[in-house]
Amino acid sequence: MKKEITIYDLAKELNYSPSTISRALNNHKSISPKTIKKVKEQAEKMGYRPNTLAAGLRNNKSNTIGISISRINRHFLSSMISGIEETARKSGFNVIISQSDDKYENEVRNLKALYDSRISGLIVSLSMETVNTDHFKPFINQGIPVVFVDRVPQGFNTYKVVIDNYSAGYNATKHLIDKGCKRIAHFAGAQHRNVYQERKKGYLDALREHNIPVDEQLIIHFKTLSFEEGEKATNKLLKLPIPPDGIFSANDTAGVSAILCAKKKGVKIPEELAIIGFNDDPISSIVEPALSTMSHPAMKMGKIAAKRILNHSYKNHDEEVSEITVLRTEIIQRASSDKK
Amino acid sequence: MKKEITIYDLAKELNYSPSTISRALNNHKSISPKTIKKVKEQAEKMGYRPNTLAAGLRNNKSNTIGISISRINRHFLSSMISGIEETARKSGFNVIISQSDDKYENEVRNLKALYDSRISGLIVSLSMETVNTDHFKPFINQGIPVVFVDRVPQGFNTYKVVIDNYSAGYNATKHLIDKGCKRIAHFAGAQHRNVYQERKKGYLDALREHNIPVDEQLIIHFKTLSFEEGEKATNKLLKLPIPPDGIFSANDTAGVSAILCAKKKGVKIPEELAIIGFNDDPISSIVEPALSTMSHPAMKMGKIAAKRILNHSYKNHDEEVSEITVLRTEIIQRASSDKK
DNA sequence: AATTTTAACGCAACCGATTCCGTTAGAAAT
DNA sequence: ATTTCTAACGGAATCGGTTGCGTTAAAATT
Repeated sequence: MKKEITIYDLAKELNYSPSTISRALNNHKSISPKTIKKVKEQAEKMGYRPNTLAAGLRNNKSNTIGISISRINRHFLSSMISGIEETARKSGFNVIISQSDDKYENEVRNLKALYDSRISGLIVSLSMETVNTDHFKPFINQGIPVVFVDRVPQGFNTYKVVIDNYSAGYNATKHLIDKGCKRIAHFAGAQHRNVYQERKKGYLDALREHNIPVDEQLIIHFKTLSFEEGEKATNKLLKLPIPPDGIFSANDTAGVSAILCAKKKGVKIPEELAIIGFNDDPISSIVEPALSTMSHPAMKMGKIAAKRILNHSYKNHDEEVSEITVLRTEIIQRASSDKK
Repeated sequence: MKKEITIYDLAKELNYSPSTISRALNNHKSISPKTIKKVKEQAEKMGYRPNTLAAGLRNNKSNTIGISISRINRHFLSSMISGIEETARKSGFNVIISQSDDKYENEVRNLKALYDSRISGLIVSLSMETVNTDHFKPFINQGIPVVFVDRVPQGFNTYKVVIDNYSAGYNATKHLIDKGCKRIAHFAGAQHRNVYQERKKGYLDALREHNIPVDEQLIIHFKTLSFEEGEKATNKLLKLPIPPDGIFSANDTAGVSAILCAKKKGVKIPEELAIIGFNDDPISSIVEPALSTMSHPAMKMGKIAAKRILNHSYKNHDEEVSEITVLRTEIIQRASSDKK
């Protein structure tokens, strides 16, 4: 338990005042280059390490980015975090994470804890349950930048980083139509979550524009888009008098389960049933036949989100900022929709 | 930007001293229950939130657990983090993460940053490259608990949470032997990493104990156990004059690539080639035939690691502690090894 | 030469909670 | 009635940087 070196120790050693040491370490312009060099060398020599807590207390911020997501161990989210962490660390920011497990009340609790930790910025992908967004207001009121990623609320004046879910849904459906599908089912997610709502809208419009009647029987509303739900839905669809010849699933997990389930029943994929998913999860390239899907630039979204925070902290602006970044997605065609 | 409420504001409001407020909020024994109640109610009423930075500065610790891992977007690691975060948050601890990308120098840099952040404890799974472990000494010297998980160093006197890799390797290999395999190959990981070294040892001993000659040609040393490496290795093995009839891969990624690669070449799995992997990654249950594997209690390991830190901080002990927790793993048999 | 400017640095008050020492009033003990 | 004890609380220093406001001496300007 050796004692820590502080700027006071450096000051005493070099016959400077603590203020000068502090400024020198921060490359303040009113300190001569010679002095800065001397101070930094001495700091290195004595093994000084800055006390971020003290600085944070004084400045009332912590150079820390808080993250609130549903679960870390989902490929999309862990990739996003990976992107956040990478760019944050380059600027000397720490990243602290919290999981809501898709529960609203957990999200509220976690945000409170993050708020208490004086995070410099917040990156959020909403829990599945969240409808009310009052718990974000304290951050806004304090001028702490909030970036919503992927699952964003409606009408909240902050940064947002998203993909064009509508177009993606439209294109995924159109892809199946182009492949000759006439009866296309949709695995829809919770409709109060923008991403699933928009994907569904894209699906519906694609059908309409190609003069394919919308059959409500073919639209299955999921709660969590899990594997188990996917199996049930697939079974239900296959039992229909006229089963579908295509499925657009709002995520890959359910899409993969559809492939496995249909195969088990002897349904030929893609000939009798073409399937396309969403997210480009690792499992989608492993399943057989491989699942066509929509790319989802998770890591890139994380990097952009982090940059918004860093930029905001750097510029130290007070005005409310509303900036929406929309990223491109592409169809990744694999065997599950490769017919004709 | 409304002003923050501090304990001084509460003190003024209630005609107490800040000391009393502080003690009341922390349930100090020398404060009467009535006062505690009054203080807490007023705190709630005025929207007081504790300033963790100030407390951290005073106590020289942050109630934060630091994590150093290779990459977040790997299923095993994100599950582990998930476990850490869950138990840490229950005790009011934050979790900050850093990724080394399996590079030694990144690990060193990240640890320095974590050290500067005054983390209360550190949880580490070593990077693939790390051999020298001097960068952990500052933590030990400062009495900051360090918990190594999964990829642990040798001979470091701290907490460790691991599985019995030797037995797991032994059992995986024995499983193939029991299934009738006579020529079993091994996809081995970097041998300076305990986990891979021990799995290989288990493999070797299993062969010896069952009087199967060890053929060095069948032991492929990987650098990162990636999909691409797996393909190469599989191709190499299949070109052998007498190809193997079993593969024990030290991870699932390489194991899955072996399945796909062998299938492409018309090799029948498991009849002609039985395969078992390691980790129980999601892809292993999706691939066809599904990959047998060894379970790896990632989330549980994370929870235990976090508990070690919490316990340590709580008890505030000074003596060095060395405590090794070894968790059980089990064979998960799937189609890739289900012959006879 | 007198005045203004500027570069380089010091002083001291913060930031908000914690904690070592008290202090005080009332209860308990003698 | 006097002393001892204890419960309940207050004072003030402390943690380590940061920063607005000086100050000083040298350089630049007139």
